[in-house]
This record gives sequence, structure tokens and C-alpha cells, in this order.
Amino acid sequence: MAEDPDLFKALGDATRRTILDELTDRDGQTLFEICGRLAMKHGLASSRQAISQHLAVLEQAGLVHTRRQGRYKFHHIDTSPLRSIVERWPIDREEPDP
Amino acid sequence: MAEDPDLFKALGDATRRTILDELTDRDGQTLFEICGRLAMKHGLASSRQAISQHLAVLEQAGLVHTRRQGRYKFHHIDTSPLRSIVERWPIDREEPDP
DNA sequence: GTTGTAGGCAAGCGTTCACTTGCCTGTCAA
DNA sequence: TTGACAGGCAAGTGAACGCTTGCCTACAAC
Repeated sequence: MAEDPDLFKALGDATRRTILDELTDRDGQTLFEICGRLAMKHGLASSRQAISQHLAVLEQAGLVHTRRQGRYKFHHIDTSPLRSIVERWPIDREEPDP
Repeated sequence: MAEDPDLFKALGDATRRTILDELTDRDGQTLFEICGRLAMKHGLASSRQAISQHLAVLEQAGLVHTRRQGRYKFHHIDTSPLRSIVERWPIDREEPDP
């Protein structure tokens, strides 16, 4: 089996999924960048600490990798863990209308 | 956006993921069949009511469809909702070792 | 050094969630 | 009709989770 509970836990929260959307749109953002853009584009009023905790969960799931540079910490998305999902439950190709 | 929170909520629980594994292995099982086989193969000691509630969540997420026949209710897996995940965050092809 | 910025750590709070318990409905066989 | 079987409904409980609050560390500009 050897499944990864952290992966599904990370995907379980709507704010974390929005963060993945944000990093898909613009990869390598800092914490404050993400906070600002989430408030702008998605109307999310999440605090900095909340986003920070979300990023920690995403990093533990392997969906986000970080890169430190001075006092900045850049966050990069990595979608490869998602492959385990479609490998576990194969998706039927193009289902025709019933 | 139009994401489906129910899908990720359904995938968020380990027992529900095991149920999906079980239905992948043998599709169209009844509630009692699933209970029995989960106890046998996976050592899960979940009660009937617990499994029933899990199946309701999976059905609401569109991952499981049901078919009534007399006093039996057969459960069928449908992995097509999973497609929205890989469409939302495209997966890189075959990452080489760093 | 002092100030401002980027981020981290940890305790507390309220909600959500999985599971149990108990009882009820519907179907089939004897 | 009676009893066994397959499943459903709803309230209650304990744990996990998301978020806040408050304080602290590290780096950079003045």
C-alpha cells in the first residue's frame, strides 16, 4: 500500500488548494507575496500565520519545495506527488454520455 | 474556479481511500461485503455504520455510484472526478533524478 | 546600533469530522 | 406471519484541524 496520508491531508483544505493555484500561476513566491495576491485575487482574508502553516503542510506533502535566499524564502510547486493518485485509481478515458 | 470540495473531503480519509481500493479490486459490492472484506484484507475494524457513512461521502463526491436491487445496494466506483485534479495542476512528465 | 522587514514558534479557541450507540424501515425465506 | 437479513436515521462524544494571538529570531537598510 504505502500511501501518503500527508498528501491527501494537504489537498483537503480549500485555502491550500488556492495556494497551489497561485503557485501554478506564478511559481517561486515568498510568503508575503502569496498573502498579498491571495487577498487581491481570491478575496481571502487569511493571516500571514495561517498561510505559513498551510505552506508547511504543503511542504510536508511534497507538493511545495522551498528555497532560502537571505531573508527571503521562495516557494515552488511540485505536482509530481499527484501522480500517485491517478496511478492508484486509474481514470477511465473519456466517458461517453449515458 | 468551480472546484468541488466534496471530492477532496472524500479523499481526505484513509478508510475511504481503502474502500476505493476495495472497489477497484472488486466492483459492485454491497455494504456488508465491503465491511467483511475490509476486516479480512486490511484488518480494519470499522463498524457497519461507519462504512455506510463513508460510502455516503464517497457517493456525494461522485466517486461511487449505487444501484438498488431488492434489499441489496451495490456500490460502483467512478474515478472520473479524479480527472479534475490532474487537469487543475498539470503533472510534469517523468522527472529525472536530480 | 537602531529600525523595519521576512519569517518562525507555541499555546489557546472554536469548529469540523469520524465513530459509536440506539432505534427504525424495508426485503426475503420459512 | 414471524424471524432473519440488508440498510437507514439521528443524537452524542472525543479527537483532529484551521485559525488567531503573542512573542521571538534572522537579515537588511539607515
